Amino acid sequence: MPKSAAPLYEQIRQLIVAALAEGEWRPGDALPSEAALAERFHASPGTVRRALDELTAAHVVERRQGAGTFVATHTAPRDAYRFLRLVADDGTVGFRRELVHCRRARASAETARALHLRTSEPVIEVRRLLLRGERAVVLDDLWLPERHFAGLSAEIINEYPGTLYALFEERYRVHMVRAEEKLRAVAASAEAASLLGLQGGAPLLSVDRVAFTYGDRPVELRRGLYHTEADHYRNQLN
Amino acid sequence: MPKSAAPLYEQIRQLIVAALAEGEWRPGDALPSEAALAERFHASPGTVRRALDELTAAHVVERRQGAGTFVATHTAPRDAYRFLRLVADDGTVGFRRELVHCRRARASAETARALHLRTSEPVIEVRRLLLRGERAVVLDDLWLPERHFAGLSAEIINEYPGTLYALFEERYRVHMVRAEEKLRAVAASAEAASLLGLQGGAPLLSVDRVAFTYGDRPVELRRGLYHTEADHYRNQLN
DNA sequence: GAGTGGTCTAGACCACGTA
DNA sequence: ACGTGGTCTAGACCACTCA
Repeated sequence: MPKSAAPLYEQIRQLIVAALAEGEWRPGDALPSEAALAERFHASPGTVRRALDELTAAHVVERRQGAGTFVATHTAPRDAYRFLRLVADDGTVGFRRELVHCRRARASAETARALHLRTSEPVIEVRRLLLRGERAVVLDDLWLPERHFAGLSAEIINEYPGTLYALFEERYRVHMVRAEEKLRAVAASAEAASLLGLQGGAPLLSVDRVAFTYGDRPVELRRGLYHTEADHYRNQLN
Repeated sequence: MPKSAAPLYEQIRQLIVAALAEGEWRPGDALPSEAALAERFHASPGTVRRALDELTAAHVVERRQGAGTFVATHTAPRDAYRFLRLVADDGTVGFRRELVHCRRARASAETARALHLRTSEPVIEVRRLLLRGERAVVLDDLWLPERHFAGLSAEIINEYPGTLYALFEERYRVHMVRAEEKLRAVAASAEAASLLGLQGGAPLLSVDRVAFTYGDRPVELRRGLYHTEADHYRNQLN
């Protein structure tokens, strides 16, 4: 029917994302049924279905036959480590977490650029370790815009039982949809080596990540240093 | 209509892949029209379309509106570097290639396992460099089962103008569909350092790849060592 | 049993590429 | 002008979940 540029299913997809960005449905909630959405958007069920197909492929929503369509969440055990590609060579899974610090700071030029902030805008800086047994495997540094994560503190992080992304979702209503990573091999700095219990200069996998919430708004910059002696970063190429 | 386990569109998808594996259509060829396929598989056009949707998403086929549906190829410039995730920090693209050797060998236990061969089955071993300007950025070692790549030689590789995957496709009718990679940071061995013009112990990104052809049959094992001083490996997380 | 998503069909009309 | 894929609709029937 519409002569406009984008096909109807694409417009509907965007309208659903906009509603998610505004918080009309929260992670874990059920969306209206396909028939109800079709009525709301004045489209046929098949067209709505196509929009939901794409959102399902992008892990924005999740369908459960017989039950409904639900907003994707990082709270569910299934999706807890969706963005962590590091796996042990022997298949072991799961890490113990240890917070190093959580403090207020000002955005560096690099952070500001990545997160679309003004330079020296307030950010929250988090550093933590991921450990297996007594060995530290990952050193993560995070930068978060304070305007989205006001009040985040070491206490809050330490008290929360789930992953950081689950915490961000539950407490700050910021749901991470996708991320872009840039990987490099680097030599461990003295500081990183000491935190990871290695010798300076040891090879580390550096993973720079920018994570995006609904509408492709960048809301987290993260730099991970992975000690890949008994672990590897797995990737699928299509 | 069928009560069998898999939905009809999935069965059709598999039948199309089987036909591709048997060489009924070669990379670059046009498939029959959706209507013709519907008739062939005794299904409705919508069902065939769904099968083609999935094959399109997997980059197995490519649709061109008004023209038809074509078997995906590594020959086309668009897809030449589909599996190379390494990009220069400044956006520069493209490498010069330099063959180090191409020789017959026997599969190691590791190679045999990755490629589903018997240990010490004949394989072809290729080593090459990728360079930008005068700087070597990548050292690649490849292992290929001789039974799929009989006669591959340094001459053949050096004479062929396109990528290795395009060569494999044109000359050996082996089309790479997808790949799995495992990444690590490692210290450069003396040999690798010398080939890449670095000092021993320099941090390198090690990329182990197994590439699969139609029907998930592994046909290439590759170990790349990437010098990531002015380049990075980019990845999208969904 | 009522309601949900999953599959499959049938057909209309449009946009595009080729010649 | 023709044939191709792209969009959109309408409806039937099935499989599953949950009260």
